[in-house]
Amino acid sequence: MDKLETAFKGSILTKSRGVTNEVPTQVKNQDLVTQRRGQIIEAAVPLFVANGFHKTTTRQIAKAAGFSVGSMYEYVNSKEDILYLVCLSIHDEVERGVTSALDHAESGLMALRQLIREFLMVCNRMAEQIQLMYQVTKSLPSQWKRRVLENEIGITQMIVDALKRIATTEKLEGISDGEFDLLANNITIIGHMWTFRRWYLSQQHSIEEYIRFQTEFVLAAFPVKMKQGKK
Amino acid sequence: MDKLETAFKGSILTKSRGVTNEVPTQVKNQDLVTQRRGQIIEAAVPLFVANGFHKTTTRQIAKAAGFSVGSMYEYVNSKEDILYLVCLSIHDEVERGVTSALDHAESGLMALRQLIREFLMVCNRMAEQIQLMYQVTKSLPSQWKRRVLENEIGITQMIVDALKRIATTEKLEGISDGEFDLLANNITIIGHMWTFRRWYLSQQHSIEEYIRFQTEFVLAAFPVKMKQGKK
DNA sequence: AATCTTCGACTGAACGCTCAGTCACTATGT
DNA sequence: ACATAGTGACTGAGCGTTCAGTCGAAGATT
Repeated sequence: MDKLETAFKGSILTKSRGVTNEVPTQVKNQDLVTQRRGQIIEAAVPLFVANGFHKTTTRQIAKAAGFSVGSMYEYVNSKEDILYLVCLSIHDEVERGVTSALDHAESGLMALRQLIREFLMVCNRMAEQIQLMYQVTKSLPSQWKRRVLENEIGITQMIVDALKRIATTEKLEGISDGEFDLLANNITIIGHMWTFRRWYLSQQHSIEEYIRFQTEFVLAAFPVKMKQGKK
Repeated sequence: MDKLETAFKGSILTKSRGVTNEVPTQVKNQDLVTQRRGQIIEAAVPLFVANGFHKTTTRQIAKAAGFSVGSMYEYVNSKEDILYLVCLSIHDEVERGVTSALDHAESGLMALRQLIREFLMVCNRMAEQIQLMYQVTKSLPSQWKRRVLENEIGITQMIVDALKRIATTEKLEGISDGEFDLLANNITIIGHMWTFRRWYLSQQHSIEEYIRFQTEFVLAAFPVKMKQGKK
């Protein structure tokens, strides 16, 4: 019989946390695959964060996940599979954070402020994982590398859409698609910068100060760009 | 962190060309050490860029450098030593680029435009190496990791100094040290972003468009009329 | 000049070890 | 009885690192 646990976890975990037809498995029971892959990911992330992908051994992961090497390889075909699952999972969590940030959207420029704040808070919370993604992407098999990079762009695209929505409600015209795109990219990497340089930046600035400064920084450019019209 | 230290950088500069007392060697002849380490670095960089640090073998490096493994280990105590030398070398090249950019400085806001342009051009030229640094820093022994991270901040500090100089010649007051710092950090990572996302960004924007947009973006935050210099 | 000695850069086969991945076997549940 | 899930000792390739030995050049000795 299905354990309660299995059903419970299975409902929480999205496809990226476990079942992907891209990553085939020996085990038939899909719920079990989902659950075990969830365990693998949960075990692997902190190990990768602490020791990096290459210095982490499959045994460490298996042990931390609570089963044997052999068993782990029933759910995964290679160590790189694990890396890919981890990347999907991190992306997923970031995306969820951004989505929920966009959900409390107010309107107008206040929404922009809020967007920036919440995005930076997500980055602050996920700092280690975001750094991991930067270090690790190159080690992925190339078809998956591509997908992970595109996922990354996907998040920026969510910001683009939000910006466009804000611009229309604010009746701001004359911003080209390209400008929206670059603006969203800037916001994204302002978040990522905090994850890379927090060790240094936080000596002088709290996350709150950082948010305040960067909000003004972005807002200074936002209306200005439109009044200027085309470059 | 001091301006003194920035001026002092010259000594590190020569060290990173090969000879560092931090990295001891078996070989007596210092000139030879410098030369051979240069060869090692030149051989290692493209390999690291193409395959990553962990997937590159010491044999590959030795072969590409033109001598045997054993000989290489006369000039270096471990594979991580090589990584450290590579990091110093890359930092050095970036710093040289930035320095020369600051040398043709004009004055006023035009100088700021030029600073941004030249820095972004340096990033564009050094894209692969900059990416490598991001991926690799974590793999360094911790005392060297620290030093490499501080070097990175050092470059941002050069931009801070330049900004301050510009602000004083422009009689711009009321900008706090913290704001200069964050502004310089933003410029830095705007450059780094191009290295990470060039594969995507360059589909829509040439480097020139990117520079133009980012220049306006940064200048918008510099609280005065900069519109006259629009190029 | 001819021979011997010392020196130090250079070599690459060999060593010891790690670790991803396998497989013959056991346990469990239906 | 059968299918499915789980185990962990085992394998072998690949790695960083070492070290006994080579070689040519530069003194030193005859």
